[in-house]
Amino acid sequence: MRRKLTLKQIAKEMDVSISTVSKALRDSPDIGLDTREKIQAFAKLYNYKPNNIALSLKNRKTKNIGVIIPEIVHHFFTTVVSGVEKVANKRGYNVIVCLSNESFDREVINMEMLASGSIDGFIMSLSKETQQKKDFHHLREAINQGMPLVMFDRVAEEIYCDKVVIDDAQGTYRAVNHLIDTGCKRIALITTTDYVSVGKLRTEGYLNALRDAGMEIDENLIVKIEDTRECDEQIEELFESQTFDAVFGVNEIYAVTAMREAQIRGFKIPEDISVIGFTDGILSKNSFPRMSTINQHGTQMGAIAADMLINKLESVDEDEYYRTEVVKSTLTERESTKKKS
Amino acid sequence: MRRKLTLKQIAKEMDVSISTVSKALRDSPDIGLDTREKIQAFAKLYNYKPNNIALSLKNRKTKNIGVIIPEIVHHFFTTVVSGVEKVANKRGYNVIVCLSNESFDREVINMEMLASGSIDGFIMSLSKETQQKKDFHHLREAINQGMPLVMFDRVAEEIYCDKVVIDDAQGTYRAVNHLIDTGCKRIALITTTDYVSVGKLRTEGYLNALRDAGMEIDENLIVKIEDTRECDEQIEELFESQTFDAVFGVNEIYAVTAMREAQIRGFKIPEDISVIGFTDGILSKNSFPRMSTINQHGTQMGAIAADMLINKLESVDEDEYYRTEVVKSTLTERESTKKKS
DNA sequence: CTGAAAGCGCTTACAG
DNA sequence: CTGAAAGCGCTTACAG
Repeated sequence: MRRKLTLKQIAKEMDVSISTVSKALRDSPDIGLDTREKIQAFAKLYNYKPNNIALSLKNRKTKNIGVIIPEIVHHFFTTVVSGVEKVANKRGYNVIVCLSNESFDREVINMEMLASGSIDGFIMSLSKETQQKKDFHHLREAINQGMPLVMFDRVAEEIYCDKVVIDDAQGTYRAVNHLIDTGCKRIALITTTDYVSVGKLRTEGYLNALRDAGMEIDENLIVKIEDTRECDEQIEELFESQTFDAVFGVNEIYAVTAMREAQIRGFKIPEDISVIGFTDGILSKNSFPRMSTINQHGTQMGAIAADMLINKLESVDEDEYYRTEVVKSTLTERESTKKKS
Repeated sequence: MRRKLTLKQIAKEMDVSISTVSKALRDSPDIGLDTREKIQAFAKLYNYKPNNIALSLKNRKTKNIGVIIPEIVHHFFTTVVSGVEKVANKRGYNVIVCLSNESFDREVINMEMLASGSIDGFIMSLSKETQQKKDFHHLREAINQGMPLVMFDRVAEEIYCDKVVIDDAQGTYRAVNHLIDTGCKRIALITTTDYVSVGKLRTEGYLNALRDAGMEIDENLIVKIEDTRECDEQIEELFESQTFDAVFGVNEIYAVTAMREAQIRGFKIPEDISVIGFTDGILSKNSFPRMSTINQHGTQMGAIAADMLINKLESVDEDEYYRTEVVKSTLTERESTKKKS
């Protein structure tokens, strides 16, 4: 096992000073052409790679960006990470992914860990618990330390920073409208509790769509799920106690679960019951029938977030000007919705 | 924006030397109790956190581990990462995730980037392209530099390092046997091309199961998919040209696609056609009917990989002894298979 | 054209 | 009990 080659070793080997080697490798005109070439050849031969850690310490920047997401086993977040990766890599940055597992404490710990020198800036989406507690001191601290932060999807209004979100309310509005246009009369909503920011917005979109269409709002058709692990029972109960001809699910799992529950009870989709879910992921594409969805464009959100962050990192002037970019969702019609005849 | 606090600043503030501050903060008995307490109080008050980068440079270890996976938008890899995260965090390590996007070049670039000081060791699964090319120089290089490496799932026999795999052939064998026990006579196989190591092993398991049961092997029932994006057409063609009463899919997507194709053609599952998939992910749990699968225990694989790596990192003696841990897959029976009457 | 020195933020063996 | 010095691997302003 040979240790990694350092400038010092090269210097010794070639009998010059460390500074000369350093400059030669950066192709500085300071150094005579022939020494430069000799050193470069040597470095290449022995596959010299500068030590990132030393560079980070010297330059006070790491070229790493930290991403904190609530869960990685969740298709949407995964698409966002892949968008971040793509542009980060292209612009010469590495991505460090940490998971909060929906826990406030883990979120704080991860942020502190990363903030202690490992990264140049954050991209993150809040954990459920953080949204519930409304305790954002760790975000403030990061910002105060001069660490740029961009939030996506689950954001906090209270924090001033760049953000990228989707038109949750409007997207839902359009989807519910699509159901109405298609002839549905009683539209059930399966959503999250209100403290999840996006759940709340989507619920609003649903309510507005019904109101604008002059349809009555039946609270019995709205089920708010606290814990996804219990969504099966709550959805079963909805089917047990109510009748309706359409379901809007605030995420894939809810929508697909509703679809299965309907099929178990012998309903035909979309003839008897139409279904739309928010977030276009693998479940929607691979369900039977394939499910109509609101496409959340996670990769694009990630790409935008990364660009925003890197732009801020590389901008010279320190403007305290924050943007929030809203990505437009789109409706993908597949087989779970159809004009009722 | 206040800059991060450093030892130097504390030293100046408190009118002592940097070394004294350093030692006081590590609670060294070298330093007088009262100075120690005073310094600690000050550090706490101003929320001092040592700079990770400086520590890394000094200690020649980063407490970061690098994970390279082919794709993040893939449930199995995602579960592995979450397993790695869990034990890494518990043992005081951070996780840097990079994606190869199934590309050899990206894999090499990412490895070189990470190997230049950012991490202490690798956990990785090979990209398809790498498996095809059989070019593993970048792995050798990492190992030669003294960078421990543990491979999982898509591993290379040619490389000597710790590995964690699943009993691909045996797991498939058991699953196909389950289909046979259950009364299936003609079992189709949807698999990948042979250069994908796990695909090949699973195909072997299938062949062995049929042979051991004295059943004839019909090449027409075996479809090898090169590119997942084209799996729809190839599976459609299988249904078009052949008759069979069971399908084994080498991954979730293939199995679930087969299931949908069957349902479109009016087959009942499992009455007319039984289906099993390898890898127990969200698709299987949320399909209709819920799909029987071979559970690949990704989280556990990730946890084992992380433990192996960290053990190696923290062991004093440099034994050149490599283990390959094989995780036992388990069959989860759900609704897509049933004893034929 | 080349090199010695200072410094990024930390630790630790060694003097005093 | 406290501090000056050397060093981790690099860069860069400054002498010569």
